[in-house]
Amino acid sequence: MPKNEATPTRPRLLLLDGHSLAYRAFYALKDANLMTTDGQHTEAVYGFTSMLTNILRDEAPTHVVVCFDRSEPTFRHEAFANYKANRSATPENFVGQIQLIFELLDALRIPHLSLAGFEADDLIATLATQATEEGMDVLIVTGDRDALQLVNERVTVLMTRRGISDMTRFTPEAVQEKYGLSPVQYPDFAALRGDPSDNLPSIPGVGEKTAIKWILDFGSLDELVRRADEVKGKVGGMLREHLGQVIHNRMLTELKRDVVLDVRPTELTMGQWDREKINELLDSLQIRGELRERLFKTLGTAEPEIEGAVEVQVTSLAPGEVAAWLSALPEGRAGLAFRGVYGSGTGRLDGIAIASPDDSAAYLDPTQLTPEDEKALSAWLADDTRPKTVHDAKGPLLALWAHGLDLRGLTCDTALAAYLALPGQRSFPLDDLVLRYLHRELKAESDGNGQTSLFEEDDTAAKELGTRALAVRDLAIALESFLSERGGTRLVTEVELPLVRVLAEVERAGIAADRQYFAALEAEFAAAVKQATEAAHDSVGEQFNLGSPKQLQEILFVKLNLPKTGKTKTGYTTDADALVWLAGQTEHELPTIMLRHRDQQKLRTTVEGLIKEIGDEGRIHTTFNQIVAATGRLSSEKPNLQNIPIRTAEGRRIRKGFVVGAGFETLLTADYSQIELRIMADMSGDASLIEAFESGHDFHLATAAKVFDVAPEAVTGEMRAKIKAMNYGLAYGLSDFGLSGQLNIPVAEARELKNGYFEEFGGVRDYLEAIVAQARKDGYTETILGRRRYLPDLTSDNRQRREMAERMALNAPIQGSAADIIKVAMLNVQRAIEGMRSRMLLQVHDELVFEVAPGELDSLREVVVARMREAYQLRVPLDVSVGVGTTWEDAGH
DNA sequence: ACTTGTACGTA
DNA sequence: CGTACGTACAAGTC
Repeated sequence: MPKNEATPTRPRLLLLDGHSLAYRAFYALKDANLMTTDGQHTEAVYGFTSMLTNILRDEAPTHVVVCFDRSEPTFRHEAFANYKANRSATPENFVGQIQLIFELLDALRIPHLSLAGFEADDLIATLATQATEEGMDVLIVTGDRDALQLVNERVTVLMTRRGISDMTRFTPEAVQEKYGLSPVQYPDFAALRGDPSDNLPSIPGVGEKTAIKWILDFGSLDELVRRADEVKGKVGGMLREHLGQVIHNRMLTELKRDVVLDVRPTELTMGQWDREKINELLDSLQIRGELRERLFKTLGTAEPEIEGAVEVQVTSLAPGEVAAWLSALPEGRAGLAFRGVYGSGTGRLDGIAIASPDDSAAYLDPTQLTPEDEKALSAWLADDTRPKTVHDAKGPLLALWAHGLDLRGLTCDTALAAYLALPGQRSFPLDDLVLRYLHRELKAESDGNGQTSLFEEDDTAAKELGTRALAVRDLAIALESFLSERGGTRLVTEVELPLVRVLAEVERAGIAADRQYFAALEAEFAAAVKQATEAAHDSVGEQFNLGSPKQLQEILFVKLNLPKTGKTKTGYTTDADALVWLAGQTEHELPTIMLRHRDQQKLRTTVEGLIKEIGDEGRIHTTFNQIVAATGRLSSEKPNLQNIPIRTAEGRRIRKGFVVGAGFETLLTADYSQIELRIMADMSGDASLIEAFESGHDFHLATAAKVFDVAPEAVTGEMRAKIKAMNYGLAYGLSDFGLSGQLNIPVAEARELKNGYFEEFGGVRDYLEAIVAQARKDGYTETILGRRRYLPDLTSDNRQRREMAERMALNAPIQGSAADIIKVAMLNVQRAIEGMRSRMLLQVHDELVFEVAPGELDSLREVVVARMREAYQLRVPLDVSVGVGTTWEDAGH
């Protein structure tokens, strides 16, 4: 059942007075004495939530904000010393509940607002005024009658009355009916009557009746003041005596409509609410049952109709109709949506929707095409001059290729654009983005009756995909303008977008794997695991699951009563460091056996996982994820080929199973040496560090020579190791504590080392400090290509969170710039090897792996090294080292 | 069938 | 109390 009637409504802004409603809720529920088992009272937050839920449900606003008072004095206090002086102190049980309401609103992604020097009323008055000018309707919810002055044709006030559900709706007519006055006259009336709650004095003998009569008789307070001597009787005398007071009152009741705010009413949209956070919060407040259900039900239905959903016309194209439809397609960018499965370097499609620039959309089944259709579709998709936009195009591109089609002219990928706009987010579902940027709902309306005919099913699929295609088309525009405001346009159009095709080609190629070799290797590791397992069981005289940290803890610390290691959340750690330490502490052989078991088990499962991923043609096709890593790196999954062991000899044996494929000559790896440190040298401009890079010596050795002030020849292995740890630790925000742990030296010595290092490379320290300071100021860090990472926690009150954010701020520009550089290098290399048969197979953050076609080794090596070195101009040269061999291990260096 | 915690591989 | 990832497994939850 379509619930979104085509009611073309204006946007509706809901303005809530947070304190007013919270107090109302608190007093209404005071007798209920709501609190959690640990004594936190919840009357206000419960009642507020309930009121908010009902209002959202009943009013279905498109925009919403909750305004709060501040504790700082306002301009009214300055104008009137006694303003609100008789307000009693905040009730004890109310304390802390406003903070809880803030947390709730954050989880609901409902904006809230307060400003020092102003009351919530003034913010509301300002926003209501601005919103009306923007053509919005406004609904104000408050318990403060001063808000009645804001009522007009576009602005309605919901005034709380009794309890938490009883409210009066004030339109201009309702104000007139209740008070006999127009909203504009209301503050005049309020000034005359006085207001005990605001400590506005009244005139003795003058109550509501007289006040209204005077306003009606004279038309306005101004007029009354001017002709005060016309008022007869005793009250007339009182009026004249209190004229100054009344005028003062009038100044205070006037709400300020021109507060300078840093948001505009149109920006006050509800974000995607966070179900997990809400549940967590309600759990902690021990609020469950009816209210929780009502809240989620309201959220579930309230978010859809943020904007009247457009009725989409999707034409299902029958075989034979495609060519004609495409030829009639107007110029301009089309949105595309695909249905199918993608992965492992290939894919399959069973539905394509194309949204035309003119709001129509068509759906077609790519497996049901006439030869003419096929030809037209193929030509249109591959036409570089027909601009297109897709959400997350890499998968569809692989599927299109598998169908013998291509896709050109991609001018926007909305998933990529969203990734650059919100780099901290880990996934970018189209429906979430559409809601966030277009305020439109994408979810398929389920019709409840499970029975659908085949025809209807088809129809639904067409409509759904067509709707997505249209959404993608519109979302692209919204995201592009969002990004251009933030300087992200070049990064997306010149790097990320063209990289999609490169990654698709890399994934499609895959890397050849030696199945027999892997099988034998796995058997070997498995045998070692078995051996270690038996040794462990014998050693303790008991069977236990070696894979269970919990059971191992029991054995180590209870049964064997070995010394305790560091704590984890749930007990004592049994990680490798701890086992090594234990092995040194005791005579018992178990820790050593466990280490061997862990080691071999890890290798075994790694190999096992790889075998599972070998395709029929003997190659492994990973999937590179371009939109998950917050720093801009790629990630690799199914399988992850970016974490294949290399550090140990046994681990490296796995690399021998990655081999050159049939028809190719060898593998070639090319990697950047110390790219992150070079970026640090460049960004910091530290002369000494730059010099170390230019010295021609091994970098860690050169820096060690400088720190310890000895000749490069005199640097010992220990000195180099210490400085190497420093060098690498720097970009991670390594602490003295961390460094001491890393090098197994006392904290004091680590501090010494660090100080010594910075004595030599002071520019690095200044740079790292400056990054954090700048990020705190801007709210984000930036890489050399302008890739941002937002770090709101830099100003957190929570030390742990703040320091975490500081380390992220330190690392993000460095790691991210390295990611930028290798992405540029990949694009340039790919362009340069277009005419060759050799191909790119993998990216491992600072390394590229290629499969070399016969006779192309020398030219490929030259091209790869040159393009990688030239990818970006730093103050120090980018150094690229190359290795060649028939396996990944042999090609390493 | 799902999430959480622990552990561990890479850059 | 070192950044960025993905995966496996156990154990707890639904």
